[in-house]
Amino acid sequence: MVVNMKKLEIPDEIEKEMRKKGGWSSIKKNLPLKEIKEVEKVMKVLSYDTRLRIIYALSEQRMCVCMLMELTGCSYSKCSYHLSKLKEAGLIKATRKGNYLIYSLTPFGRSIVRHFRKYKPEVKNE
Amino acid sequence: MVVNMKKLEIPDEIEKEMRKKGGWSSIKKNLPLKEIKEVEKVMKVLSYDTRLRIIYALSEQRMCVCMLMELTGCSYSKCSYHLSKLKEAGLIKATRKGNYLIYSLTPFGRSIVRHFRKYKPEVKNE
DNA sequence: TCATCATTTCAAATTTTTTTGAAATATTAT
DNA sequence: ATAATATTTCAAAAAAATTTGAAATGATGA
Repeated sequence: MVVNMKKLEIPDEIEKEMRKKGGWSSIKKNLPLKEIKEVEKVMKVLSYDTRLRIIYALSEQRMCVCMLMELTGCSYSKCSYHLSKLKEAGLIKATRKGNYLIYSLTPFGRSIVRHFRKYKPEVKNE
Repeated sequence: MVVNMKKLEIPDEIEKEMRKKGGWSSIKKNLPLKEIKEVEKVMKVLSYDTRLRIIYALSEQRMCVCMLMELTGCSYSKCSYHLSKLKEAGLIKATRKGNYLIYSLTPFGRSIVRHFRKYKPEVKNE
């Protein structure tokens, strides 16, 4: 087969910069693919408005689904869908209280929210 | 119209908890919607494998597109698409060097990557 | 000027994610 | 039991994001 094999032409200037770092192959090898996969999973869940509202809200106060519905403006099933995503990711958990399911952050969720909220993008422009 | 107006039934136990915090209305009012929108934007961009690889790589070394292609296993146009997303979000920038476009992190990008890499989910389970 | 190289852009095809609404569950109250 | 409430689940529809490949762009070198 061997189609598409045109090999990498790295510009000199960059080639040179990389030498100090062990060269291209070393840089390639050091990409933390596993960490990236993990980060991706959490980020995916946290990259949606409704779900962010939910965890921000839960970081203040545990709540039943009907409260989250009102807070997010979602229907039950929609809310439920997003809650399931957050739960899958280990960010929230539910406990039953009579007829209600009360959602709250897990310690993992709590640590993530704390971490992300701390971040303030002061440096936004160049 | 006034359809669907069944109003919130908050379970007593939770109602009580909330009193100390100014009650439901106060909790609702304090959801930082603007912050959430901002966070969402950045998260969306960082919630994709290829793009995470790119910024992790760029945090080590500035690179031209052909290097990123090789690193991510993407075609030019695919790479380009993801680069444009990262650029839009203000995370990376490009400078031309002859025939090459050399991409690197912006200060904003750098601060975000640093921040996110620091995070290690030790508390993952319950 | 013409060809080549590195890259972007565009529109169509594909894939992934979210929304919707109806039906299913589980718990409590009657 | 039966009905009511709070919620989930499911499958189909809709929307959003990604992939693909071909054509465009812009710099360089012959």
